[in-house]
Amino acid sequence: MTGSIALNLRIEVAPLAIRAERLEALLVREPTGWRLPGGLLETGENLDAAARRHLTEQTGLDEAYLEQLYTFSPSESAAGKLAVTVAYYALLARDAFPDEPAADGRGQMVWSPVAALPDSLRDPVGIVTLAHRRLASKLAYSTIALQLMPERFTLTELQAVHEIVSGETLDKRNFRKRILALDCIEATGDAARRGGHRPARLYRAKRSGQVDFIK
Amino acid sequence: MTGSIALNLRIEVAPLAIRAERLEALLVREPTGWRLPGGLLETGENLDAAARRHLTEQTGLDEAYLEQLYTFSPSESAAGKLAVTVAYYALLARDAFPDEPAADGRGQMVWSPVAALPDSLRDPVGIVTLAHRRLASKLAYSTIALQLMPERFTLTELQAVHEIVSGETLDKRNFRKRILALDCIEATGDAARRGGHRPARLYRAKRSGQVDFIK
DNA sequence: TATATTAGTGTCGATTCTACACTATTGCGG
DNA sequence: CCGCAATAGTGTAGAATCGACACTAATATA
Repeated sequence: MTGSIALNLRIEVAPLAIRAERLEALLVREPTGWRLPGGLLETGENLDAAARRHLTEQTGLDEAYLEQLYTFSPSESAAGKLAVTVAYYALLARDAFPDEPAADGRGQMVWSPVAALPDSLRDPVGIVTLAHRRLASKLAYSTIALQLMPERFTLTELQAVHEIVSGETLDKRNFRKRILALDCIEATGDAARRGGHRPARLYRAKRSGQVDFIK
Repeated sequence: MTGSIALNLRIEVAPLAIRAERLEALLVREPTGWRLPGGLLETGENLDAAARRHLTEQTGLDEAYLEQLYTFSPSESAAGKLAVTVAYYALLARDAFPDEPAADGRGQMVWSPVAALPDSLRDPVGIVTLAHRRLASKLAYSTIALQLMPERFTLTELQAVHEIVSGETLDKRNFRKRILALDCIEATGDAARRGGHRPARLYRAKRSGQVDFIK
């Protein structure tokens, strides 16, 4: 009933964030190109913890929302060895990562738009694409978009995140009605004065860090 | 970046079916009680194939709808070894399994209502409970319930399956309107005459074996 | 032939969704 | 300081969908 075999159990994490009006993934350099952060499971470590550890060690990012995506076992496993990959995705709030990834002792990193990944990661059934799809579908029935927002944000910014992830433009009034009815955000009281126009009211998540299901 | 470690990678499958107006799971005997069908991954084998193989070998059931559920790594892993379990669930059509599991050379088996599992499997975050939840939520946005139906079935039977899985009673007319509007089933032309009452029209899935997403 | 039992069918009000346009407030430049 | 450019913020009405609800139809059996 029990036993053990030579196994290559990798964990890979697709770290996603909104940058420059696009959904982007953070990649780390490997000798032959770019890859997602990840690595092996350590003895006694649990999968969620390992995903978080690899993400933090390789990118310096902490404070991400992490969720398991799927477990892959490509048929082309190395001879005599099993290759199994447990995939996660991480959502980074806009104020949880620097504008440009600083390679402070760590390997080189790059943000890549998910719509234009390097060849090695461009795959219609790959982790990043799957993560994007999962995220887009969760927009409809959860408050997951808040995980991509900074601590304080405007409704226009939140709408932009929804539009970027879903790829569809939304009506401003309908969006506001719908979001406010969810009772998941609250006005902070002050406003963002950015640019030569009327300031926008700033909101914050009511239950920050928590993803609620809707309806 | 690559390597391998002593690892206990199990696959477990929760085989689910509607029996006696309940959702039940098929369990196999182990020395200390009951467990879900499952076992280890073989070299060169892919996870889906392994799940199907263990299910077939241990229960004799083929022709199930299989879907990966989640990958678990309990913190209480045996000392020095990692315990990782990839969980699947299997949906058995009503005509794809015998009324009582025949232990033809195989170990003993039992169908257990998911609401009354043996202690060893009763777990609010366990595989069977999770599979039940996944199935119930998929009722709302897919045609997955058809995987639990025999080849030909009545609308009343299909409604009963929805009610059993979701735990909610449904309005007969609204249910029929909704299902027929999905264009996922078609009348076979003949009727089921069972008992002293008006016979029911028999339907079949239009795209049998395939689970469509709704809307 | 009467009875019991399940199959099968439509409407209406309530709710939700969707499309749609103008006023408000600021910064900046002339 | 005044006008302009730019974004914020707000309500309504028609369409579509949802949900409640009750009777007739067809068969087996006694």
